[in-house]
Amino acid sequence: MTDVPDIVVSRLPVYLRALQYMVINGKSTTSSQELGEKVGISAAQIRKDLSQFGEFGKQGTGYNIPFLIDSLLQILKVEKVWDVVLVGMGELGHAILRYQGFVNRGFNIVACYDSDPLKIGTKINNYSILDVKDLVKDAKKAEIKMAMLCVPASSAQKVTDLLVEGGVLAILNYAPLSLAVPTYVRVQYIDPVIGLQRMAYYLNK
Amino acid sequence: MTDVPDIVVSRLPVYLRALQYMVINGKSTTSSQELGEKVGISAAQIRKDLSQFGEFGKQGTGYNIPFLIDSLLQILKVEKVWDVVLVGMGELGHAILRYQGFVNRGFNIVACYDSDPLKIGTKINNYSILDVKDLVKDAKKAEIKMAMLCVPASSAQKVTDLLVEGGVLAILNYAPLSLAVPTYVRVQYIDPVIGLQRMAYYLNK
DNA sequence: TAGATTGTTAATCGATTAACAATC
DNA sequence: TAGATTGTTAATCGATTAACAATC
Repeated sequence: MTDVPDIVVSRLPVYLRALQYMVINGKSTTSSQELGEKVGISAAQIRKDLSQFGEFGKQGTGYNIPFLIDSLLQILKVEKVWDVVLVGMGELGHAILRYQGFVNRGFNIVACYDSDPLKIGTKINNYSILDVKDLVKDAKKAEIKMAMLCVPASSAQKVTDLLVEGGVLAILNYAPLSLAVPTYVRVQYIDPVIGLQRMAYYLNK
Repeated sequence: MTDVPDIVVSRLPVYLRALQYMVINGKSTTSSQELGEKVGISAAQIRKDLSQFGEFGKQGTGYNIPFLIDSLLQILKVEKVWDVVLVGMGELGHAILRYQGFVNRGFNIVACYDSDPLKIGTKINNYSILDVKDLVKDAKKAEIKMAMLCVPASSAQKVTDLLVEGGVLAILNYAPLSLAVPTYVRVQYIDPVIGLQRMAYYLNK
């Protein structure tokens, strides 16, 4: 289990999501072949990926889905729920807060922040919008490790620096720019336009 | 220009975004070194990527930013605006419709659809919510090539099939599951939980 | 037992990096 | 001219695939 490539790690949540979907549909067993077809990845790749972490299947019969799900939850460390803070309560921040499809997948928003005095103190969905000035202090105190960043591009780096100062180690960044962080901090980027532009390349004008 | 690897294509929008940000900050020239630091990619990689499409720099002085931006817009085919349809007007669909940071990056939402009779016909931001029953017909007629999919997981595959039938070739999928599409159709996935789970792997419990 | 499917090894394939001549 | 930086080549590195013995 020494130093699994990140590209392998990046596929595990996709496997997990497909397996959980299978359970909902009443399946209890699958094969690397079948799972591969669902997620668009080769069967050999799936077996190779899983083999990084142990042996989860049986020759001849494949994988017990609940067992594999449980194993993946453990590997990804999402068998319990992580506390996450949300920074930036614009249109997008609001939508994320109201969405709440996170908890049963391992994450719970515990607080939300903004810098706008008109927003601070107002309530959304049982959350009081807090002052970003308290972010560092609060994050340290509650030992928050994860954050979602929904502020405008113009203040994203500044807020990122605060998150890092507060001890946050993983940032889901919705602001449309690349962030500078220390090597020990992870960032995942969500910019729908990047995806659209990437696909536009393949279209004919 | 024969068959550029998709991994190269996937980085171009990131370069573009960083370059456009530089322009806003009044810069007119950059180097592969400087751009690389901004986006967290090696200088050699950037030069190699760009070399797939031509020569855009000058030895000794680097790249003229407006020229490189223009070149990337052409390469990615986003120098004009693509019409996009939005399907699924729940919480998320609403937020996307209200957001509208798409147009100046190459995309414009031209219509939105839902299947809920209570929603069909209502207005949001000058958009009338249309009946998903008309999706195939409308998409064909308007020659829509791109769609954003914000329906629940349970109906995502069904709606995807409609999009494909309507001639859509690129789908930005917000539903938390893998979609089955013909090989000539592209899908980009946006599931924040996948990003969070991927980062959770590296955290200590 | 026969068929199915795993986990793993070796081979192949592709992507990244280092280095440098060319040249602005 | 000297310094800087490109575009490109070759070397390195890493990821994917094919194949198969093991075994349920």
